[in-house]
Amino acid sequence: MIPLGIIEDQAAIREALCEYLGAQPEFDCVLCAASHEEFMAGLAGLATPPTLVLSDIGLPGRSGIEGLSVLRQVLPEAEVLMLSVYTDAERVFEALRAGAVGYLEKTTPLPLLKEHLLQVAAGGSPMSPSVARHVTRYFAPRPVVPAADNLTPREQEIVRAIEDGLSYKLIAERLHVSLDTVRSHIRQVYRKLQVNSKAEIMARAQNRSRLSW
Amino acid sequence: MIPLGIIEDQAAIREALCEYLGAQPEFDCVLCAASHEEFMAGLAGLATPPTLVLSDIGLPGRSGIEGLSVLRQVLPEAEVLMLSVYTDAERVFEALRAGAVGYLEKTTPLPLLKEHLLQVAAGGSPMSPSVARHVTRYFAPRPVVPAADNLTPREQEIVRAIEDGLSYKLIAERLHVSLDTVRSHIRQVYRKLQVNSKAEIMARAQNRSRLSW
DNA sequence: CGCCGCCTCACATCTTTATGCGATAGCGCC
DNA sequence: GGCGCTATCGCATAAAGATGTGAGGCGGCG
Repeated sequence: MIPLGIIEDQAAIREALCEYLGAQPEFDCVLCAASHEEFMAGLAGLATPPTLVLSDIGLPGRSGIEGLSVLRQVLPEAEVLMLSVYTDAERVFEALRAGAVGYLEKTTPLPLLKEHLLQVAAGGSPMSPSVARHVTRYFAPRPVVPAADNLTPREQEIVRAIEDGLSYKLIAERLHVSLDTVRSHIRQVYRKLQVNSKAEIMARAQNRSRLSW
Repeated sequence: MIPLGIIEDQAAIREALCEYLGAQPEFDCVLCAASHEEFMAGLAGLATPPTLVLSDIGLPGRSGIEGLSVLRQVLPEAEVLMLSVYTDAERVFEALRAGAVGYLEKTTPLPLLKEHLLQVAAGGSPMSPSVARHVTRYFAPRPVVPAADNLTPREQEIVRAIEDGLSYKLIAERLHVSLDTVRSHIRQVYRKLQVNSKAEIMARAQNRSRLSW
């Protein structure tokens, strides 16, 4: 029986979740809270802390995402599934970066939600399709970003790989080309961007991200 | 009615897919091929090219992933859903980078597969939970215990300098110490942070800033 | 005092990056 | 068809970075 925690501010929804999931033989609903603060406080008195947490995102006080970071330090072994009415890319990525293992729309019917929770316990990462779309777009080759300096598509891929911290060898593997080809592209990129080391490229990314993200 | 393409080498499976999906009122199965080469060839004679493609990954000849890149150049507006028995991270990410909008296990039952295809058409990105787990791990903050920086003050200065994109030589100048001293500190930092290149340090900084800024 | 952590420096060696000079092939364009 | 741009790959050299081994000085602490 999986010890389950629930964080949801709307009483009606919280109780519905708690009641339905708690009634399932697979789950033991050990802690239901209306906010992260309440949840953290409640953790103290528990014999068996939850290993699976279902959390809303739009919460009063500490948001679900901020709370998630904190929660993962206190309960590193717990897996957190986010639930939200919002499916904008911003929130999805923030949740994933904060360590959520899944992200579902709030409209998910209860029996399906139960299925998803079980999938999490089984090592899965359920995501609503519309949420997952943000993710696929993130990985997809940039659909001709016009603003990006005057780098060719290939050169942009190279830059992204550098920003990911990869070595030439790994970049070559990722792009399925030879080491010399990678060198060649990088030389070109350095000329265009007026830099002369991977480090400068990465420092650039650093500054950009502070401005835009 | 959505024009659908299918690429699958195993005849039995291909026919099952073709038959089942073709019989659905939502789809018009316009092209079924056993390989990407065959598929590309077949495209030429079509009045309405598919806008939705279901493709296997383990194909003879050009693999599903290589083929995907090519396909997306010929049919940029088509969305491709990958189907595979393999769910290793390597393949999943390659598929996503090549532009797949979704990735399903081959064991997905036909009616569910149909649902997933409709979700793609509706702008979703269905992923099997075990596939999605790779994705969430990709975004998640470095493994739960990334050695809580027990860096000495001097080591932290070194890290900051690295994050600024400086070379060893410049770091040595900034801190008024010898090159070898810088090396020495960096070696120590690498041990403590479990990394082994400047690039990884910088990628770390990158992730941190996304969370906090 | 002796041990330990921190900072410093040195030398050696191997790998990775940076950079120059080519070369071939495909594609769009006039 | 020639021209420019892109992408690919090769070779070579020099600089920078990664990694091992070792070692002296300094300050705190049991």
